[in-house]
Amino acid sequence: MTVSAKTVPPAEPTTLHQRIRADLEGKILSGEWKPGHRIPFEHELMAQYGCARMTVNKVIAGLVAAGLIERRRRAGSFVIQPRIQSAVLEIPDLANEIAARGETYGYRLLSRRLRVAGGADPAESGMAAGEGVVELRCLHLSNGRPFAVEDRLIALAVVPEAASVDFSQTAPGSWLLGHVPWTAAEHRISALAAGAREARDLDVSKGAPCLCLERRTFRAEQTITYARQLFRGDAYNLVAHFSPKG
Amino acid sequence: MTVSAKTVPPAEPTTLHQRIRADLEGKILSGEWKPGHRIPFEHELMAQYGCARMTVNKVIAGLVAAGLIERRRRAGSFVIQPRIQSAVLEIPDLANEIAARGETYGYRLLSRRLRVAGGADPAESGMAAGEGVVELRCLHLSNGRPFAVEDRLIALAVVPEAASVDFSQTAPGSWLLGHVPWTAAEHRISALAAGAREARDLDVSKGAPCLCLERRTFRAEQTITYARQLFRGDAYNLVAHFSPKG
DNA sequence: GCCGCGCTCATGTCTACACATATGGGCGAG
DNA sequence: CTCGCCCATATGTGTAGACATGAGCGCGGC
Repeated sequence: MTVSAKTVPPAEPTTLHQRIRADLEGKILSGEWKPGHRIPFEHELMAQYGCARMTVNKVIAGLVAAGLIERRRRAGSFVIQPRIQSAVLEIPDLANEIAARGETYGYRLLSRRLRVAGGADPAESGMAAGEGVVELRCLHLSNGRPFAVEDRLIALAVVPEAASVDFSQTAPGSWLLGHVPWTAAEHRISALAAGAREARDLDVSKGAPCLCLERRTFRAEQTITYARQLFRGDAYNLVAHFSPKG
Repeated sequence: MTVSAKTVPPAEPTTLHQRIRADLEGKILSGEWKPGHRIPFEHELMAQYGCARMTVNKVIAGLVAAGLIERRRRAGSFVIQPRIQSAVLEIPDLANEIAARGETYGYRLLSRRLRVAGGADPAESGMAAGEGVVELRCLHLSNGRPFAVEDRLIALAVVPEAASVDFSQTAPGSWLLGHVPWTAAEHRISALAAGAREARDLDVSKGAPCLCLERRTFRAEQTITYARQLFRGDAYNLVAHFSPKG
């Protein structure tokens, strides 16, 4: 009997609730509805799904709680700018952090190369051998004194524009934050002793303790960038606030 | 029109919603309702607050979403066991982390004192001078070798049970995670050189780089505990994964 | 004594309605 | 033409009732 095939596609015991929520969430997370987009009014969704307003309201309230949507009376409901605060560490923008401490931020590009990723790169960089990358080495200064040295790789396959950007004025972190949407990130934090070159760059003695922050940033399984930032141990702390609820 | 006087004394711009939620949350976070406690049935709350069941339902649904409550059909709604967090993301449980790396975890209590907080404590500990605390110093071992030394203060005003717990077998972090619900935390991560005592405890040479993790954990404005964990720089990394969505 | 059917009750989901509230924009008065 | 009032509108909140679902428990049959 072929009819049996048609009787039950509801392999999904999903409630109306969950279907609406999944639909909206999908539209937002897939980027179909970009930040700032006004989602349909409650009564439109209510007509579209043939349900009561309360049901739609509950769904949207959930999305607000999840931080995906912002509601403005009379105006409608809008997709919110993705907020990162959820986990341990947001992606820090060094310039902002320094400014927030009342110090003056400085930046200097030490070197910039286009090359292909290869054996010399750490495995954690996530770059496939042979992949085209921009390699940057730069220095972050606070009140004119170096406090961090950064080595960075940017995958050209994911961010081709990076090849034509001059990073002599703009720190790569700030540029990427503003130009490339990301979906996931991974931090690795460790402490190590400054090597000869790092000691020279950071103006500390060789062997001085440094905070090392390695970060990989992803967009949908692809590695966008790998950064290794080495901070003077005596000049920088990472601070993270968080709560289970937000 | 006298009727206007009767409508609402709007001294409180709080909605019924928020009042109920605040009540329940308060009972849970204050510890009045301990983990496992069955909260009143929806129809009881509905009678108690003189509102519709839907209103109570919405509140409880919110608490479920916040991870404070678990609901079981027919049985009722229960205060949930404070979640032992996904280790890397939020508050790490060292024993789990070590086990996840396939190494054997060991723990040793170095000292334990009941005393009052005082001037010698770092200001960041958040403990008020004169407040009763448990002071612990302990060692975390991986494969028999020390990799972290921990100094901890636990506020007896918030966690009186801690006075009678013998921490010689259980690490205070694990015990607290399982027994005390928390609402917020703050991490401060830095790199510093091992001092004489730390070098001895960690079996490294004096001046070796160490990763220092200071953590304050709060329950509703009160500091529950302050911990300072010093890791061997050559043996431990903090890793954090995160994404905008969770 | 043991198994299973069915009752009961608490939660899960949804509807239809009602009134409150804030605000953008239109309209009228000056 | 400009300013200010008012109203339409979209969300915010709450009510009263309905049916669905699933798990505990007792009763009755074997």
